[in-house]
Amino acid sequence: MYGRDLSERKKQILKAIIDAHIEAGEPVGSKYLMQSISYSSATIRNEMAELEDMGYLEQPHTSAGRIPSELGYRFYVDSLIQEYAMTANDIAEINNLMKVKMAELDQILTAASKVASNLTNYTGFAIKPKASSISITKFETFYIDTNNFVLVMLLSTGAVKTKNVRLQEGVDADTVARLSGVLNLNLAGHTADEITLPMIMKLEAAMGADARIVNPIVKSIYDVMNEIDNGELKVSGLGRLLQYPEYSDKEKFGGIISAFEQKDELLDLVSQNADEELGVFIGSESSVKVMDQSAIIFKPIKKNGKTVGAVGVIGPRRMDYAKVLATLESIGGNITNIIDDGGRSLAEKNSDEI
Amino acid sequence: MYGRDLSERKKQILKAIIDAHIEAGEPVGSKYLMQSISYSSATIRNEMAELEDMGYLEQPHTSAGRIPSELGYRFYVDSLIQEYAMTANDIAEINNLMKVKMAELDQILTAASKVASNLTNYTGFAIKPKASSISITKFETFYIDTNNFVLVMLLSTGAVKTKNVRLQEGVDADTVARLSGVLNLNLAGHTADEITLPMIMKLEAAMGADARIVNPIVKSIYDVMNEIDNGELKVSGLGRLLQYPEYSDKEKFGGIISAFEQKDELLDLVSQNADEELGVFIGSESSVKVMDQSAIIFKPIKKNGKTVGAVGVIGPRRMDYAKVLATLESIGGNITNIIDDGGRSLAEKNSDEI
DNA sequence: ATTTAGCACTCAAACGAAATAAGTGCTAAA
DNA sequence: TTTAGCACTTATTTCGTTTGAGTGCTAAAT
Repeated sequence: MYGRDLSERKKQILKAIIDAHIEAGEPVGSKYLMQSISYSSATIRNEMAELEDMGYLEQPHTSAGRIPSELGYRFYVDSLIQEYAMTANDIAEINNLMKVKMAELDQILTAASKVASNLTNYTGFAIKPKASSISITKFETFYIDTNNFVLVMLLSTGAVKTKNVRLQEGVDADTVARLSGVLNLNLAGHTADEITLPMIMKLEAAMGADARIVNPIVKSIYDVMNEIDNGELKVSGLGRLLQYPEYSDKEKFGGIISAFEQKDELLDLVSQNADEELGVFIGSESSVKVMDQSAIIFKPIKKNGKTVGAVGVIGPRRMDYAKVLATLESIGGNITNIIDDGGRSLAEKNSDEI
Repeated sequence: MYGRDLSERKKQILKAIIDAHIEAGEPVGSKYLMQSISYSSATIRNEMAELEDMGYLEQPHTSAGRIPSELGYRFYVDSLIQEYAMTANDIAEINNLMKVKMAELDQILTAASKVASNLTNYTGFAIKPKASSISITKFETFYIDTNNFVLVMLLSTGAVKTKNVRLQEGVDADTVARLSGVLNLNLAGHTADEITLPMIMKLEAAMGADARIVNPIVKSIYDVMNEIDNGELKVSGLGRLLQYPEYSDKEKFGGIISAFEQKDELLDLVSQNADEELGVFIGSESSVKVMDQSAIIFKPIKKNGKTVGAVGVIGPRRMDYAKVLATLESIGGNITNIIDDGGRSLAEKNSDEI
């Protein structure tokens, strides 16, 4: 593996270069490094030349200083970071911002993306990943009038989804009520893939004279599952990126914006890495083409051990990794505590409880 | 009123200038205008000087051409536009894009904002305005287990909202079922303002031994109403603005982004003008500070005569008003047809119907 | 064998003068 | 009233020059 071939001094210099570059955003030269490294500029230059040969550094042009390469950042993230000690202030801010009422996962995630953005000063995002094996645990119907009712579905993730159903031929409240029983009996616990034609036939048989309402309902159920499969993406603090010179190029920034608007690539990236403890993608490591000058870091959120979302940050490659990692770690832990069914002690402080 | 004091020739020149400026985004000079105006450049210059005196034109610097002032655009919008004839292509595209399944207003609006952006090539947005007089028409409860139930609320707007309620002390299914009856009896049809302490006492009395669950439920109801009051904003095609040179300035674009992220100002603007047939705000006409170089155009969406949302477009002041107005008019009409209860013929084609 | 001082070299960025070009206002003739 | 013509203004472009940060390499010092 990389990294093992580096002398202590090289590591020290590499770290100093990356720190300085994260701070200032500009190539860093040997002279500047003499502040923190007690060797002459010439010695440092020699080391830098070697680090460049080894692939840890890059030179934008011959008379500029060096900037870390992707490999350099990777090494930095993997081995140079000491667990970032969050300041009391930061912790206070997290607790403060997270106190917002969090009834539903959606809202939690949205809030979390804001917190992440505020604390790190990069762009924050929250994701509900594509998840294809969701089933509906329980059905309930909700009669409105003879032409309308609402289908309420409790998902295996714990979320509740509703769907308005409008009928052209009227039904009565009884039929609607009966429907929920039939649905629970036949469809509860199954994923979309598992719903087969024979099952639908059985539903129709069970509804007897009212069989005609079965078809559109099955369609509604498919819709709900589809919607969930498609994932969701919330972005906060998009504008923050503008403060970093690497995004002053119109093309670059436009690319980022449309990546957020398309959202598929990002969703895929997270979905594919939903089981990692933490996702860190620097430059072209991520599959998102337009992000080759950016870094994406995210922390999956688990509920009872199952990944139900992720909170992350997007910023320039020269991101303050230590800070971001620690922040996401903390936010993620907080959320997991809140939503985990075991997490009563925290959840009790929230509003929807007695 | 402005505009009455303009000779036909002045109008012609003013319109030509605005058209050219919308097209190219640059100041337009007298020489260029000779293409479309059959007078000499000198004559045109004289007219331009007068139009500038009258406030319809501006000059970025003394040796540049003229650009339309806010007043100029305003005049253009109010009186120079002939009803924009949409091309067959455009109409086809609208129909095509709108065919997406539209179960709920939220989804309709999101889709509409995309369509608006695609068709006009500016940034599109959709809004559910702040609306403080919403009441809950009907309550239903949905028992999950002894510690959890879901409160389903049918709003006066026709939307359905759900809220998870978690109880520390268990209740049984009966109590939960009884609760919905009590809520319907006492709270249905009232707005948040109208819910008074005596009413809450009455609820508690009606629940007898289970009075302790009333309080958090009332709180949940407030939450729902609040959420609605706060409005919602969806933005599409944000990146499109980058193609217009007036947004290449970082500050400008950053301002727009944060206006979208704050969203209050925009929501207020729409809410305050929800009853207009069409909102057109050019530059500083809008109350949104950061938009003083932009134009905001939106069309309120009405359901049974009541405004339930709006679809609009944001772009540079030199926006192609004719096209945008026609596009929004058409999209708005379409949506109103779909969601209006009278609009069965269209709605029938949609999925949630038999 | 390392480290360092010194120096020639490179190249992006900053600077500045000059050229360019677009457009104007005004005057005087048509 | 319109237009041709011209002197004038000013942002933008161009291009050569300077500047300065930073390098690589060599030779001396440790």
